[in-house]
Parts: sequence; C-alpha cells; structure tokens
Amino acid sequence: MLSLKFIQENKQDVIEKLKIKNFDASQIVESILQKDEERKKTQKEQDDILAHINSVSREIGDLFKSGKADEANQAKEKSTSLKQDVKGLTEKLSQLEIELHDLLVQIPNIPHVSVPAGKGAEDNENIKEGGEMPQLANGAEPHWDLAKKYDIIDFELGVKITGAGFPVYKGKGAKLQRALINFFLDENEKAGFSEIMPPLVVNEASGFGTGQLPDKEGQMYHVGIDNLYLIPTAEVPVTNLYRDVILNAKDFPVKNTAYSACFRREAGSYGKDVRGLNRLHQFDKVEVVALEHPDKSYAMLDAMVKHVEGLVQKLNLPYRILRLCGGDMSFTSALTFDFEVYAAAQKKWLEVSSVSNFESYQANRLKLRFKEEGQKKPQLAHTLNGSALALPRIVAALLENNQTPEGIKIPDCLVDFCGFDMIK
RNA sequence: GGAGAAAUGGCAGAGUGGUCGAAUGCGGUAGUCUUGAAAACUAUUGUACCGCAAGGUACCGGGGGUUCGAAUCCCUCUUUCUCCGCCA
Repeated sequence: MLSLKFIQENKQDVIEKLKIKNFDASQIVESILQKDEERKKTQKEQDDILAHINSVSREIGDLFKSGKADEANQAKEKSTSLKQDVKGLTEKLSQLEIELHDLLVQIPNIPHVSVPAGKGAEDNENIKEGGEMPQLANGAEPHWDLAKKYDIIDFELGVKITGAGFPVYKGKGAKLQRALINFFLDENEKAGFSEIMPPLVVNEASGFGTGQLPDKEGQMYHVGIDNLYLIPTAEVPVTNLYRDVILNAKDFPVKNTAYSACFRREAGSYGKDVRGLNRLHQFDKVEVVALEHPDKSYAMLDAMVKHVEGLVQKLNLPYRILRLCGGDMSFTSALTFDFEVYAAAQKKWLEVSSVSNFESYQANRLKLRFKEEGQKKPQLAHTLNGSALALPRIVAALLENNQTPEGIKIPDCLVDFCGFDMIK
C-alpha cells in the first residue's frame, strides 16, 4: 500500500497518476486525509489523558510511600474517573485505525511515468521481439495432441485423481520439467540470485504482505482447518522472508531465486485459453526476487528483464517483451514487463514471465525497511520480482515449435539436464 | 497426541506490582590514544504515532482481564524447548 505520508504530500499527483490505471482515487484520497485528521485528534486526546493518569499514578505511589494514605485514596478516585474517559477514546481510536487501513489498502500502486495508458492487453506496448519464428509443416499439432502422442503429459489422469488443470507429467515429460527447473535455477544462481526452497503454504500475514490478501483472496487455495494458503507463486514466501526486517543500506541488492509449485484457483477464467498447458491450477515456476535501494530499483528491473531475455534466447524460442499498460498491470506493480513466447502450432503468444518493480508498495505492507549509513530513520526498500521462468507455457511452445517428423527436439541448453535430445 | 518448562532490545541475559523503555555483558557507531591497526578508555546505540520544539504516548511473543499503577498477577491463543507416543 501507499504510505499515508506519501498520499498527504502528493495528493494531486496520486490522483492524476492513478488515472493511468483507470482508477479514480479522488474520493478515497479525500476520505483518507479526513480520517487521518480525526485519528490524530483522537490520539492526541487519548495521549493527554494517559499522560495525566500516569502522573497521578506516580503521585499515588509516592504518597503511599510517605504514608499519606488519605491523599492517596483521593487521587485514586481521580485516576479511576480519568480511566473511564480514556476507555471510549481507545475504542474510537482503534476503530479509526481499522477504517483508515481499510481505505489505504484499496488504493493501487502508482504507475511509473513510462507506463502507457490503456484498457487491457491490446494496449500493451510491444518494446522488443526476438528469436526466430519456426516454419512448421502443414498438419503441425498443438502441444496437447503432442503430449498425448508421445505419452508425456496426461491431462485425463490428472482429472481422475484431482481435477481439471492438474496435469500428470510422465516419463520424458516429467524429466523435462525437472531439467527446466534445474536449468533455470542454475542460470539464476550464475546471475547472482541465491537459492531458496520455501514452504508451499503460507499464513495470512504473508498473503497480506505481498498483496494477495485481502483483494485476491478467491485466487488462492485456502486450507481452512489451519487457516493457511497454498502459494500462487514463490514470490509470496520469498518476499515475506523479509517482512518486518530493517536492512542495512550496504546489504543491497538482496537477490533470491526459488523454485516452487504454484497453485491458482483461476476462478472465473474457464473456457477461453485454457486448453492443455495454457492455464493450470498447479504449475511449476522458478522465481527471482530482488530487494534494492530506491535509487537503484529501476536499474535492477532492467537487469532482471535482460536476464530473463537471456533465458528465453537460450531456449531458442521466439519471444516478445511488452510494457504493460495501466489497465493491464497488477494492483501492486509500478512497472511491469511481460515476456511472451510464440507457440507456433496454436499460433498464440503465451505469457511466460512477468517482471515488475513494486517500488515501496509491498515494502510498506511488509514493513521492509533499510537504514542509510549515518541516518537514524529507516526508510522503505523497493521490491522486485519476476518469473525466470514459468514452465507450462515454455513446455507448450517447445513441444509445438520443435516438433519434427522424427520427434520433438530438445534445445541444446537442456540436453545435459534431460539426458536425452529427442522425445520420440 | 500426552506431560512439563519457557518466550524481555541485534545477540546473551537480569528484572515477581510504582522513578523500568527496561541492569549488565557482547556486538554496532563515533571519538581519545596510535605512523596505522589492535587493545584500552569515553560517549552513543530499538520501533511507531502526535508535536516547530520541549516533550508526550504506545510497544518486554499475540489478544483480553485485575489494579490508581503491570515486563512483573490472572485468563486465553501462538511459538519454542525437554520427556513420552506416533512417523517420512
């Protein structure tokens, strides 16, 4: 969430910039400022009374010590009546704090100046294309048919044991998953991201820290009996490692990578674009997460985009990089670049990575701060993350683009990890 | 799952009803000394909110209660440790 102070100091700017995200903040900003005034006033009243009670209590102590019990008992009555006054104020104050917080949480992150206006995916800015488009023979098959033909991914079996969107990978299909995970982790490690293997379930505080809660509650699987959530991405546990942490400025940059299974309910997205591996409830992804000094977070974003581009290039997939428009960006992001690869048989661009700078938006929820050398006040860090990479759509594109009459060719960079160079 | 013990500042650890935001040690920072470093010595060293400031308020695992007053007493939840049981 945005910090209250920032909203107070940049009121008009906040309202203007959020228009890019098609969000009308004028009213909510107004109520926030008003609510905060009321909060301050109430807290001041409360603090004054508490200060009074404290001083009376100290007097009582002294009076008892010096044996003046009568005066002490008089003072006691006074203190009791003050306590009555403070009780109502305390309730009012905590109510105000809850209301203020509920309002703050409703404001999305401010988009970076470079974010184009727009309503949806069609308005994203195509900033770069790379790789070669494969020339497939007539009768090229989409990956769901290839998966069946070579018996490497079984969608029906997944339905039987769990449900739609939970595929079963078999034989070389399973090995290919493992190979991709290892390849990505190794590449990320080489780029300076140190590896984390996080829990796949998180508590409520973590869901809140990265912004999945409260607004995207329906997107996560919830284990009701223990009140835990299955992670939709490793971003959640990894970023939350740094919740309530005050870093030293010289600790930057902090760079982590993590493989995890990801779980998404994808409620409401049935029907379109969900065939085969295009959209799943459970999938594998390797994530990169970075914490950086506010002055350097955009340089880090560029570096991360470059790194992800390198991965896609090594896999020899045709790709494009999009700068997301205001309407297509996530609630929490300030600037996002999406990577899409081309799956030549279904003739579709598939999103395989999303690299974002959240600036201090997540950090404010996480209370992730840092101290500058010689400065007393901690300030909010910047957080960034990106997929490097999400597996299913990479697999979809690999299968489709690399199909030959002899079988499916494995890209060179994966052969050592797989132990085979063709799926036949 | 059963029984018992515990949770205090970056860490270790004192504090069982009043001047305790909290002793002491270690660590960190600044300084003195030194050619430099180490050692020694001196000072300083939590977070948030209100306030121009002085200062005030809150926080001793979380929540609630008793009391004029709670780190300290009571209830409750969570977590950790020890023992027993079960188990990859």
